[in-house]
Amino acid sequence: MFLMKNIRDYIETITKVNDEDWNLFSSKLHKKRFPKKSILTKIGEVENYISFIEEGVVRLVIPKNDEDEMTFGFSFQNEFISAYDSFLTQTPSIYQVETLTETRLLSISYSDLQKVYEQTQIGNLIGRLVSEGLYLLKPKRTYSLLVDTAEQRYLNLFTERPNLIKEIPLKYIASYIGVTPQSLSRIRKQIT
Amino acid sequence: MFLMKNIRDYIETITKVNDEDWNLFSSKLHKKRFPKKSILTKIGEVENYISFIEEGVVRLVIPKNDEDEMTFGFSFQNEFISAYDSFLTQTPSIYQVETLTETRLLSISYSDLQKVYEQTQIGNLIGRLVSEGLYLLKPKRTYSLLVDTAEQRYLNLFTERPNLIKEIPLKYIASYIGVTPQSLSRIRKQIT
DNA sequence: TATTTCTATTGAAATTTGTAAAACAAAATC
DNA sequence: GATTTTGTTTTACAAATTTCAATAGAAATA
Repeated sequence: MFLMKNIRDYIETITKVNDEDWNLFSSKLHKKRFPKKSILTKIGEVENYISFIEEGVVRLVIPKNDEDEMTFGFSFQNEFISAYDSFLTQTPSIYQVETLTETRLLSISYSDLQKVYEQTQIGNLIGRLVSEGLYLLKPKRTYSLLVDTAEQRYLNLFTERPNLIKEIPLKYIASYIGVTPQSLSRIRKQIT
Repeated sequence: MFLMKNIRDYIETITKVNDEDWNLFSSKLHKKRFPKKSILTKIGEVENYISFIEEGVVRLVIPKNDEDEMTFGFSFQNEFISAYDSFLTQTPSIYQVETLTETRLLSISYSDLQKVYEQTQIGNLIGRLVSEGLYLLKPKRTYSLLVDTAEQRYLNLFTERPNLIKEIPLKYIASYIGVTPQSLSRIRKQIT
């Protein structure tokens, strides 16, 4: 159970969990391992899992025009990942979830999570706090897309995740920032 | 208590609430009324309320350059409104909450809401579901800012809220869409 | 290793969007 | 109702970004 340490730490930054509740929750977690470029959830599929990233980088991909795609979001080590809208509503996902690097996950299924909500003292509390935590990530992105220039968005990402630029292709970063790879190349040139 | 009907209906679309829990919750709700252009929460203030909009249109405003501002979001009748990040974290808000039309709210304070979480059976369940509901509103906006053109965003808003264009100044819609009023004017011209 | 595929960069032209200034329309205020 | 303020549209021009095309480099694969 050593690998469970991170996720318990993560949850216990939010609230204390007694051992009985923890045992029920952790018995529902499944360890999974994926090579890079694995598709975790396809467009049109209903998301069945919410997963804690033990290691790796995951991206959310959304189609644009027939040929193009956009990077809707990234998730990193010690964060939760899911096509969360699809998971919550149990309706088909409008984006794809895929790994960019080799990835280790701890996953819980929708039905198992409902059991945790029903059968533990703190299920709904944790559910609320995780949902609130995921909520808090969103406005920053919207804000940045509205008020920052592409250059500022690149610098923000570079500051927050200095390693990311080395780990994954720049074209994904370009589509996350909301510009073409050519534009990002020019932005990078101007910075140095 | 007639005015409480909408909000109970809203919450009961999510989950059944017994009368005892409902009485505790609704006893914490305060009716408020604001004329248009009222500031509900200032930048730098800690948000103390989450409110259900009985009637009206509210916008979230974020400063851009010294002079400019952007419309970060709108909220409408029968939706919850708050500087929700500030409310959750109890840290200063980075945006302002203001009414665009005359507005009627049912508000609950942070400390009262914590009591509801602690003292009712379904407090955390409702908290989770409301938070999830607010979460679900966010990705659509991010998606739209990434993959849609300004024209498509205008048409989307026009489809979803046909009355909004009549109720509030176009300049706010322009800044919500992410363009200048002049650009929106060109877009509107091209459509007709 | 050689070959193929994917990724990053650069240049020039075309398009989109923003800026600034002005005129006009609508709404609010006296 | 007249005046003032606020909001909308239009124009010409500037700036930023995309598109298209070509090339070089890096990574993956046989």
